[in-house]
Amino acid sequence: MTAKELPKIYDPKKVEDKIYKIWEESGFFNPDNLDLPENSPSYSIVLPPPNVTGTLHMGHAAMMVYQDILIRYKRMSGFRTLWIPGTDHAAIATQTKVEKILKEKGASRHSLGREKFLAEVNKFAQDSHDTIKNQTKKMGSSCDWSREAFTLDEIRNKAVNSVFKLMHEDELIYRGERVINWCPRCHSTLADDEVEHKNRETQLFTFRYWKDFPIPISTTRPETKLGDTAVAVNPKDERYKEFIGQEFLGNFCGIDLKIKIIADRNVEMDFGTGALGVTPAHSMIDWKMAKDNDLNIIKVIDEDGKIKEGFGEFAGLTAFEARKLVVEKIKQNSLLEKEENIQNAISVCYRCGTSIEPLPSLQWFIDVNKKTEKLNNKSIKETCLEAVEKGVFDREKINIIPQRFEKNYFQWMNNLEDWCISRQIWYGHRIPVWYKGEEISLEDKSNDASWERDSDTLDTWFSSGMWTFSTLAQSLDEIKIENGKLVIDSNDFKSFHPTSVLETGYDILFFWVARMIIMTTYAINDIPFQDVYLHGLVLDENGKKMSKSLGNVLDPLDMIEKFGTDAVRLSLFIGSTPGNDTRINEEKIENYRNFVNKLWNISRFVTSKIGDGATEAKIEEKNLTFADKWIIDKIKNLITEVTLDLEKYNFSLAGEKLQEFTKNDFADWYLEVAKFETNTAEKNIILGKILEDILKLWHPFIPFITEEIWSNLSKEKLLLIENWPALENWNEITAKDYDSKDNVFEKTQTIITAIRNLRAENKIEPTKKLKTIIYAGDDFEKIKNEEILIKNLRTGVSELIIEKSGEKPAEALYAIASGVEIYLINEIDKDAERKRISAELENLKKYTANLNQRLSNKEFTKKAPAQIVAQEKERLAKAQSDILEMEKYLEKL
RNA sequence: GGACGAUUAGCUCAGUUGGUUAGAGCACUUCUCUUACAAAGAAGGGGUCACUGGUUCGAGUCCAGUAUCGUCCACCA
Repeated sequence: MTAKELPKIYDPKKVEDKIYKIWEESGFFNPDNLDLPENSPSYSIVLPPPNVTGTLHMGHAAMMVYQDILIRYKRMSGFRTLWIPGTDHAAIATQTKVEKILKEKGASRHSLGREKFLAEVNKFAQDSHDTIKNQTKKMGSSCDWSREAFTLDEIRNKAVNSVFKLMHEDELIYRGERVINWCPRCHSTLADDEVEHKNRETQLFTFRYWKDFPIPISTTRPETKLGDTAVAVNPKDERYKEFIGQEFLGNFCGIDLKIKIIADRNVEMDFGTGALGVTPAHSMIDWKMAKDNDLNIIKVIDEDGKIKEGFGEFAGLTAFEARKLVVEKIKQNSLLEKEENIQNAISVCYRCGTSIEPLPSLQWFIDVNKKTEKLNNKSIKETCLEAVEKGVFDREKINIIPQRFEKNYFQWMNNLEDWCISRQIWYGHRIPVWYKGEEISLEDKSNDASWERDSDTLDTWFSSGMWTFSTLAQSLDEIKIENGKLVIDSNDFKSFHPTSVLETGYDILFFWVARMIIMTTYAINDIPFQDVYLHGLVLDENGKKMSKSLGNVLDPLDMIEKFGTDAVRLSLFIGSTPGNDTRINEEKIENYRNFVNKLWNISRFVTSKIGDGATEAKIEEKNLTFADKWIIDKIKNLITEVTLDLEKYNFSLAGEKLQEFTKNDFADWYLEVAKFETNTAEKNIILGKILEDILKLWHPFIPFITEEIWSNLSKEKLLLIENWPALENWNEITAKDYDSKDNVFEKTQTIITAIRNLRAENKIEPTKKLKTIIYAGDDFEKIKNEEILIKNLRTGVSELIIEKSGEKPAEALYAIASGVEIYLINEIDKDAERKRISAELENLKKYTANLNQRLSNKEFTKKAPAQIVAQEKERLAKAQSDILEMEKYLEKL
């Protein structure tokens, strides 16, 4: 196809779906179909599975871009490259969402029953999954759909059940009673990090349990005081020292209490009265104090957030109602000493925002401190710390990028407590434990009616923690337990585990990344991934988190519709650095759309110029012009830099360098030169080769347009599987010595000499750097008359000399490219000129003073690298001669 | 209370082991319909690199402290 047939404006809508279909049908997203030598290295990424709760947002889009860049780059570099897509059932999130929908229809999960409700959820999840899959494709993600996985499908379920069983056998999983975070709305436990803290104003009440009780206490939750069994004070507190160890009996609001005075370092003397009423059943730290001091544990509030039976008139009231009543009673009995408003951080459910209620409850836990043979007699915690610190199981340490997050990881892991893995919701992996009276079975008793299965499900992170290896099994029988160990018996597992890199947002470092390290090191005695690349969050233009309630959400699909996927991709990774948040707005995307279009037009121009078959000829080095050699040097440099940047995860830098080359070096300079220079066979080859190379280099970043242009070049192979550009391709051309030997350069020397002569005659001003000089030759008269026009030709020309001698205007460009200073002949406004020159002279003098000072410093000449010293000397000499010239010029003025 | 980050042009941000007189995009000013591209091109203005010290021949870059903003963790009875 020739350039004329191609539209001036690139239309992504006509191209993207078509191209994605071609890729998919080619089968090359699947590494099995890549034509590679036996021993090719593998490269693998698992897609952090998006929740099946709806649609993708910009954060997802960003994540897919980074991963697709890596995957496409590695695929082109000859790796056996696998990117596994999937979705996460996101237990609580999904169930909450469906319950909300049901509520609008006047139903609830309880009215439907477990089976029907799960059918509803599954239907919702399926719809959501389809949307997500479609959106992922729209982003251009080159993942292998034949290996798609779901955290709740049959295969993953088998992996989950197997690991649960193994952990139970190793006594790493236990069932126990502990105060857990209970969400009365979701009716489920929450892990510690699923609880959010929000500052709210609450009332703090100070009172005594009864009249002659010696110590007043302060609390924001008077209703829980019905279950108090102790009062804790700081052991250093002089006020209460005498009471420590004593026990008091009395009646509080109609309830008999036995209160022991205990000492605990965690009690702050300055807060309230410095004495804390200990309610072991409804507070985490109180629970710990109770364990330490062997206190009774009295449960006051039930799972519905209501006061339990046995608390007189309070029974059946909600916690809030009970609080009002208790306060009323305290006032009636004139026990209240103080009532004040304080800012208090309360715990709320990260899903629904309901205040969480700490409750003692029978739950399943993973013991993170118990040493186990499977981990070489280390605990889960120790192994996970080592994995990132120095490496485990003969693997190098896991690298977290940016590295500063390693510190966060250690801090979190060091403080890790036993992980509560059971959830009282229905949607999820049901706990594989059966009960019959006191008996417990880990064997499947589904067919035996005398056994009853645990009604709870597993924390969603239990299954997503196994994501890197559970996705590498493609059938149930590839998951086995052999000699008490989990084995994934598949070729995929052998080739692709551990995965090369985990790319995700820093916000789920603890939720997910840490959980993956926990589950993988235990289950298969290996690390899940070698590198972790953490990207920042995508924020709106004001630096706020995008959220539906704020109405500041940019929908990736809308943006794709408007500007094309490639533009959206560019806007997401250029200008953002690892671990740092990035802002995005429509204008930014529009800007990159313009760049994408530029690339389109570059290719139109090049293809029209080189025509067909031109690239077959051989390059004769002696025929190369200065510009040719210059651009070859640039592209070689570019290939090296971009490759290095990609290896170092410097996506943004790579993108910027590519943009710089494409726009400034290639389009604005070389193509402009090419317009003037004769069309040699060499020039056509170079134009063609450079176009090909930049298409390849750009492909991982903007796959659609590059593939489309590639197809217009009538290539046999898809760009998708082309070889990454290598320097060797350019080795036949050595461009290094172009500035001294080349005959074109000699010509420019002549020009310079001529200019120097003119300068000596004071016909030109000596300071202003000119952008070009045009030797018009026979066209002199014509061009002279059209000076304005020429100035604005896209040649970088703003000021110019027009001389009759010389041959081709293009020589001017050689001069510029070789860094020659060229000067302007002009009628000069002497006053203005004097002013300007004086100012410049002053600047230059400052500069030389600066240099002089540095050079006269003995320490500098002694200690600075010789190279730097020489460089500075050179600069000084040049500056000095410039000053002399300028002074002379000023005099003459 | 603990940890981490940010502070560079009007705005959004780069600046990789310390080394020219600190960069880009957008915005702004001026010019140009020009045979790849007006979704374009050319030229130009604009910065005490938050502040204070220190290390160094040399600091936007390294160290210490201060201020402001932000994020996370823990606690808040």
